[in-house]
Amino acid sequence: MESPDACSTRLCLGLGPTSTGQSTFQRVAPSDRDDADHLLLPSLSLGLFGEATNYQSTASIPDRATTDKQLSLVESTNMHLQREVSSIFNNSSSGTKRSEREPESGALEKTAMVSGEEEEEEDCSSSTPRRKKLRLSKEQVSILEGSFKSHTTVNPNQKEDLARRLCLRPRQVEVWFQNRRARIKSKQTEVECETLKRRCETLMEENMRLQEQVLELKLLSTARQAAMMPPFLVQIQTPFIACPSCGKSAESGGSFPSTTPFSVSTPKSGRRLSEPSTPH
DNA sequence: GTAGTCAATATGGAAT
DNA sequence: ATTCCATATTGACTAC
Repeated sequence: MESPDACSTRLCLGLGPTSTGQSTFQRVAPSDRDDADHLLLPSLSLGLFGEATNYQSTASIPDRATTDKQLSLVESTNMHLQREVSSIFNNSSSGTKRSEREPESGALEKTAMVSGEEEEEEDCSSSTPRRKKLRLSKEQVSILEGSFKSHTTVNPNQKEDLARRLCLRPRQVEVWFQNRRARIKSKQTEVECETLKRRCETLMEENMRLQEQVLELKLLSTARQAAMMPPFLVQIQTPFIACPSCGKSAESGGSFPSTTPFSVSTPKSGRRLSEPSTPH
């Protein structure tokens, strides 16, 4: 907030840590990693995001450079090979165990290489096999996305099932879902942050405007008191507000709005200052 | 060269 | 103790 008086009109937007005290910002860019920790989510929750925003923003998978016919041909061949490899693996593995997380052999890392990559020969002579970039095929991603839309987490059965269908390891399915949830959260946070920023700006403007109004009114009030006004107007402390038709009084500062047709008159004289347009 | 993306890995906390 | 999940980070890759 720019001015310490900014809250005098009770239009304040608090920006601070979340109730959990945990920063929910994801890193935006690698260069921002070190700075991200002190960024805190504004404490105002607007609840603008429904399920619909969850998936669509990130649902489009970046297109591979040239998705030509060759690619699909290679992919189908690749899928066939993957099935073989996967079936061998599945036969030797027993479900989702902790041991799954251990680094896999280089051969299995190649399960879903895109065209070109899969033709690269693994350097077997190298004692430290470098991690190869694995890309899930369009078909695999599509199926995973479809599954994700119906449930954002997978139980062991679903995981096994998907792994079988996609010729992946269950661990890969699990990781995909984890990363997918992280991506959604990151996107959501980004959108949320933008919305809050805009809301904050709007409230700041409104706050400033109201402060100006308050100032104007104060000046006006001071000017009136300073001026030599007729005693019956100057001495009004608690205006006596009367219904023009029946003459009954109403509480000053009461329930009717400032645009009320009631007139304000002095308690002593009871004289109307203006004629009402409509009685109540 | 570099920023961005994404699969994979590491780690810690919660739940069982 | 084990499993699951969130989160941070790494490393390969792509697009510009």
